[in-house]
Amino acid sequence: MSTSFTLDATDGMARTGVISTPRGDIRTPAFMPVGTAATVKAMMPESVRATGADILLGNTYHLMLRPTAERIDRLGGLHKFMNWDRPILTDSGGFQVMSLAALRKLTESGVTFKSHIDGSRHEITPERSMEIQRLLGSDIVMAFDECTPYPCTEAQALESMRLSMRWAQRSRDAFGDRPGHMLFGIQQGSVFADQRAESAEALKSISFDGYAVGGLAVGEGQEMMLRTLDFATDMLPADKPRYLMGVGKPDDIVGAVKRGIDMMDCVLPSRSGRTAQAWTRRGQVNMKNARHQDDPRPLDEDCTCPTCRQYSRAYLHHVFRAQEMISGMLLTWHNLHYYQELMQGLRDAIGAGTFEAFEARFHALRAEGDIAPL
RNA sequence: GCGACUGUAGCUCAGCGGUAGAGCUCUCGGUUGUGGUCCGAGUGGUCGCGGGUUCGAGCCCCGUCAGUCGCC
Repeated sequence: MSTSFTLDATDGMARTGVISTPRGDIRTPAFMPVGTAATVKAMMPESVRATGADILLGNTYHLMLRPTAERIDRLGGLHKFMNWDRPILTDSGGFQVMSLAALRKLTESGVTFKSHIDGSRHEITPERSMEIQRLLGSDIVMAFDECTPYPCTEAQALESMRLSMRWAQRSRDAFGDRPGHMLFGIQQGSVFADQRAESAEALKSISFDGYAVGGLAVGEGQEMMLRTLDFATDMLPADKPRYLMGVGKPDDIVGAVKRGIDMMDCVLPSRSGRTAQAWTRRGQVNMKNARHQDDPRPLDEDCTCPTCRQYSRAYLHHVFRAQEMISGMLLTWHNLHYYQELMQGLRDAIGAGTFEAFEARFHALRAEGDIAPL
């Protein structure tokens, strides 16, 4: 069985379609909840599915260190291990090495580093990253890259991008021919148009099953990110999925989809769910704020998630203050539900050719802000 | 009844001659290819009470009240 990407409709630059895989379809634009350590924190897999997620993201870096890719392979692969039988996309490990590990050393060959867990030494090369992601059983494998930091000079960005392109070729070579599995290349080049173009050309000449925009949402701010997407997205092949890595807030997502992005992932809804930050159609709400302590109303009266149907703001406030585990469970569920509802709204609007109206409503409701205190 | 020790922010404590600090709490803000994290800002004290010494006292002296422990 093989994979395919079909575009069903476009509206301006925005697109909607389906990525078909042996493990099921992925409706695009898609938001992928992040399940770093073989779990979407605070959520049961069936609950993640119930929010509307078609695909999860898992992390090479974390899983190679614990419990190790070889152990997951012996136990039947990541899907069986974590009880998620739908598609999984795995990050290549490059970003986490740079953001989490100590004593990193980057060479032409790859990256050596010390584990943030026990200090043990490890190396990831493009070849090793492909092997790990194969052992995990990943459906969508990401090429090994270096996420260029921001800010950086043009010269640094260029050097970093070209290294990632050489690694992209090695990733392609090491990945081989694996029917039913996809390999995505990652465009770099920071915020520089000429570098983004050179990177896109390099990736296209190698040929991938999908193309990611990397190196954004790393501190440049939303305006700069969207300005970069204005030119970067269109450089990537129109007939393949385009994945914006690590994004983002709801308004980032709307802005990215508007510019032709098909897939995104972000820790925000799940991490926020554990830190009392709620995301709703009306914006961001901090459930720890004292104004909720006597409020019997749901977080969002129009939301159909189990949290909003069954629990009050006062209860959410209380369990966060008391640091009860159910706090993260309830709010993560709501946040993921909201994100998936947003994606469905985007897909429907693009399909109906009403993206602009959807976007206007989206911003108008957020501008109103959260419901007034009691 | 006697002795020792202790009384400083809501809590736990530091400061021991130059007109008060920390952590937590509390009130908020932040978190974008995840370490249930971390970062940032703010509110908050007649230093148990009353005298005294000193230019100046949480800090030294006297008294007093309260608590803890020990002894009778």
